Amino acid sequence: MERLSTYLLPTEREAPADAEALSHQLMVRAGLIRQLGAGFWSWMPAGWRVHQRITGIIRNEMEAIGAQEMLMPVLMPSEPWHRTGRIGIQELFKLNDRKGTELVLAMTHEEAVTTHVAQVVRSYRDLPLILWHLQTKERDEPRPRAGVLRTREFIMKDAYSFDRDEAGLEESYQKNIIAYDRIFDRCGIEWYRVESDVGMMGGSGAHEYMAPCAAGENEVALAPGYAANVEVASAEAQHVDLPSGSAAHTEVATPGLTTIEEVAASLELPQAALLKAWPAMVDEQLHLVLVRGDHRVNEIKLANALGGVVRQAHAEEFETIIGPAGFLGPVGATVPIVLDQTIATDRDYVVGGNRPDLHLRDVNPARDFKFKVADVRSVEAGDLVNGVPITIEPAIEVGNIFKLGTRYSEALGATFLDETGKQQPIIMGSYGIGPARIAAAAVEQRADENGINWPSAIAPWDVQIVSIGKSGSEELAKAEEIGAALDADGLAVLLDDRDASPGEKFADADLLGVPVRLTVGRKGLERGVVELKTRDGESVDVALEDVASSVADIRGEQL
RNA sequence: CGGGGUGUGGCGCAGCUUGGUAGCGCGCCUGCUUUGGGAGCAGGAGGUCCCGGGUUCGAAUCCCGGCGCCCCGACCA
Repeated sequence: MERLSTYLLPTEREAPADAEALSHQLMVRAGLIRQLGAGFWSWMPAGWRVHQRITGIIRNEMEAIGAQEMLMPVLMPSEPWHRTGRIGIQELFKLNDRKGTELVLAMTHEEAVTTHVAQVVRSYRDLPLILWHLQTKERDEPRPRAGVLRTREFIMKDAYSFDRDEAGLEESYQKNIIAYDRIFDRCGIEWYRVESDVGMMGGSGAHEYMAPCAAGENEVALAPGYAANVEVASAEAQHVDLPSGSAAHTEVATPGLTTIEEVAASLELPQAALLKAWPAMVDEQLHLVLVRGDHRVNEIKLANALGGVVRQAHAEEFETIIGPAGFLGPVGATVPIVLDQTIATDRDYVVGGNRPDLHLRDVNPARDFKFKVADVRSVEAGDLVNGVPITIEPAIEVGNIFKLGTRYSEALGATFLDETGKQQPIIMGSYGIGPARIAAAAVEQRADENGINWPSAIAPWDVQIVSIGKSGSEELAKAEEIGAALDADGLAVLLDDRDASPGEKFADADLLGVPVRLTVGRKGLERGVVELKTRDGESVDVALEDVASSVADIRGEQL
């Protein structure tokens, strides 16, 4: 049992003026975290209790799937990072020791764990393996933000699977899905497992675990039975009626009209009747990407569709080859054209004329230019999946799982001998969870105007006892007695034994968000009762002899 | 990396325009009173006004340079 009179819980009435996100404000106000610099946060004693409970759940579930916990250093030689090519990552902290040897601060531990596996795994008999640890990660983030949501140093649970073939990887992947689903359920947050981008890692599949909330940095497209990061989401576009059957396209003067909005307004057409031309460099090769006027190009989907590195082309790279910015179009363009699959190739559209102040109307893709079709647009709220409109919500990424393949094992020589004596690269997967983000997500999702409302499993304490009465009073003695009894029952108990006013104690209790509150005061004791209140419910009087069983009942409902 | 903002006791802020030796609320300490939703009275402690340079008799305030922090966007293996 902890006593607030001697516990370091620095609560504040007002949030730091520059704190924007709700979780940032409340976690600071409740005395859980304190800032040391941009992206550097300390966990105060009560906050660390939350973190510890989250990592306890993680450990429990990782053990349940047979994963083996270990510990690898943060500071490590740079050599394996050169071998995997990740030494060039901007976010990687690099430094030199006194001899001038280059070292790095690990941002994840693929290089470290794969180096070990390369040394000690020789045979197919040594596989499969799932290794994991809880360790600090260092990342030179360009913009840390929102308290512990995006920091330059944080603790991550990272696991790595090692298998002999794709079927083994699939099995390891499924095991981790089982563990992850249970971890996020037990932590009491709302979450989705969504399809995500495999990106430059080139793996064969990836999912992210997303906790929806206002402070989220990611966007998730949702429909019944469907959840995907908007980076990769695919959906049926909202229908628009478009003309067809023109004999040929015609020129239309559009002086000074360089945006879709301006051209559509001027011609009194919906934006969807225009084609937006987006000049792209794909592996430094100029392309022209066309999406419907009311849509946006999705660079990640474009890169995935074309299999190259994508960036928007600069004006000087396309102006002499295609036409002036604001009037780009496909007709007469001599570069490869990518047509978003939403565009009806047999309909007539308005496009840029590739000359200043000129657009073309009644342009029919099938008739007027050559193209390749691909799904390269970002989905919009209201698009359809299985006939149902999608919504798009902000969310925090609290975990990710990734089929890595052989990228690291090949670079670092992690191989095994199969039954025929043939050397094969190990097939890897990686699996991450940010405990701090789980805590922040729980705050974001469940807080009310009075403060935090922790899910039972990750609350800093199970029960907070508020004693109305100063030191030496009968009320405090009784509160101590009740606290000791609950403590003996295995509950984590916080006793507010401070010589403060009742109002202040209640306000601090609401702010801290412990799920069950017991109030021990003279009024109640005269009737032989204490008040039991859940953080988000009404209070009830409980006879002194029934306190333990009542608390147990409520915790049974909460868990 | 672009854009915007901000830096004054622990927290929130005023003072800066028009230079004159720093103030308010909360918190903190002591005493007395008070105890079921952020108590009252009295007394008190605590500030290199982010840093460096300049102007001036005199700088929190004006000028120059730097740094920190926050927000939006880009980025986020």
